[in-house]
Amino acid sequence: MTKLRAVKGMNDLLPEELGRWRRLESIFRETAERYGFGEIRTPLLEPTELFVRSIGEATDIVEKEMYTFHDKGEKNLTLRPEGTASCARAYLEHTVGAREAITRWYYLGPMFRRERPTRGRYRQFHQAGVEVYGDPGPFIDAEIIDMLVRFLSELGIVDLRVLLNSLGDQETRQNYREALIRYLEPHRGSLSADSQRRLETNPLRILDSKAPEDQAIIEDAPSILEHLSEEDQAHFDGVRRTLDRLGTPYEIEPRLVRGLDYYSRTLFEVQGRGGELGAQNALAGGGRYDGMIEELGGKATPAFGFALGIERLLLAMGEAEDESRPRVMILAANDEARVEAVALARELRDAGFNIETDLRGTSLKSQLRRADRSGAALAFILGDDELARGVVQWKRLEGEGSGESPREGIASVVAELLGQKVG
RNA sequence: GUGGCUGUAGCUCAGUCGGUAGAGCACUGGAUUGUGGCUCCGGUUGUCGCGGGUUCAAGUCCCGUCAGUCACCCCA
Repeated sequence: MTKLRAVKGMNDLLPEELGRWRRLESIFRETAERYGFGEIRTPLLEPTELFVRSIGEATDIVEKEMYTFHDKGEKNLTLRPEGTASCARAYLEHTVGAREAITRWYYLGPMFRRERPTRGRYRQFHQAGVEVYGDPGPFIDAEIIDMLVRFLSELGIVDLRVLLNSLGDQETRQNYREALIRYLEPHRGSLSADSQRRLETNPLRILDSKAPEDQAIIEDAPSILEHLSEEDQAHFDGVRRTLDRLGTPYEIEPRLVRGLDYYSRTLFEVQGRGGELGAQNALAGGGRYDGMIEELGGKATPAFGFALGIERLLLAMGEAEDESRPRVMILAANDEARVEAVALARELRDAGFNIETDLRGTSLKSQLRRADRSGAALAFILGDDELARGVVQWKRLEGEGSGESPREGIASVVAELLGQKVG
């Protein structure tokens, strides 16, 4: 209908839906802060190089999903496709590691990936996440995974699976990679086209493939868990022991790989099972990336974190009703009364109440109908009669009840009326 | 990037065999000279996504295109 539309995959969020967003965001902030995290905000735009080096050249994100452009022909910039790289960059840029042994950051905001949009997946989407620097684990890994699960349950999302795996350290992964290639090479011809390509670029990703022709081959592939070094194994056991002690349920999934290159050792994903989610059931994912800071030019610093998709959480939450806060709608019968309505509204707002007016000049019937549907608790009515007698007429909009009160000191009447409703 | 489905009023949708467009909701006026929810009566709202073709005639048939949506891939 209209020619000017929002860009594909990028959505406006109207006040009706933002109630749920704000509730989710504030619970996330509260949870993160209870766990000792401080908020960080980084730019939406970063040098392209940052993502190429941290996320990995052969990943889907870097290969085909980034919004990249030249800034006046000079710098090559990219809209951030995820949050971890920017945090790592900021951690280095402000030499945070030199000032404190352990750093706990959380973030919240829009990310951008140029994919074909579908249910639960958009080109501008929103993530919340946390990063911990300076703790090699394994106990912190479990603490943070547990924090995520508790946050989700506070939102009412309890129908979920926590998938857990270990990718080992660099050396383990190199050994496993070779073993995997040795195993896959004879089957090369039977693999899907994508997987054949990944055999060269990123063989571990083949484990993640959902192509039917790959399934039987993957089924019998060697498991990375059998290639863990002694240290890797001790780390993995530490994570599991702590989760067991906390009673946080998880499932070992040796084929969990995920599409980012930077992970080492602990890797996990939380999947929702609600029907609203469609095929996009990955609610959150994360793990350990001990090599990233060094890769970006810092000194070796252990790191752990996760990110969750806000749109998907909202889908998994279903339609929770918005708690409508008590409000008063002020109506007026004529222009003279409308002048007074504005003055009355300001007075009550100054007293701390949420007030809305209806000053259009339609019939009182129409104004009342709108007040009723607005979810307001009270309607105040001003007309010639009320003005002459120095009173305000009030009506309860939920249930019965009406009356009038002196215009003087009306604020305490509002408090009483709303208080009665709540109490 | 690939495939399916859908584009008609602000929203949800109907529109027969091709004959120049409708319902419900919403909004609004009235029944009730200034009083909500229920009911009744009236009123406003259209680039039928866009472009082309066939036809005396296209919302309807054909082609193209754009958009939305779902799924694949992958991820949050």
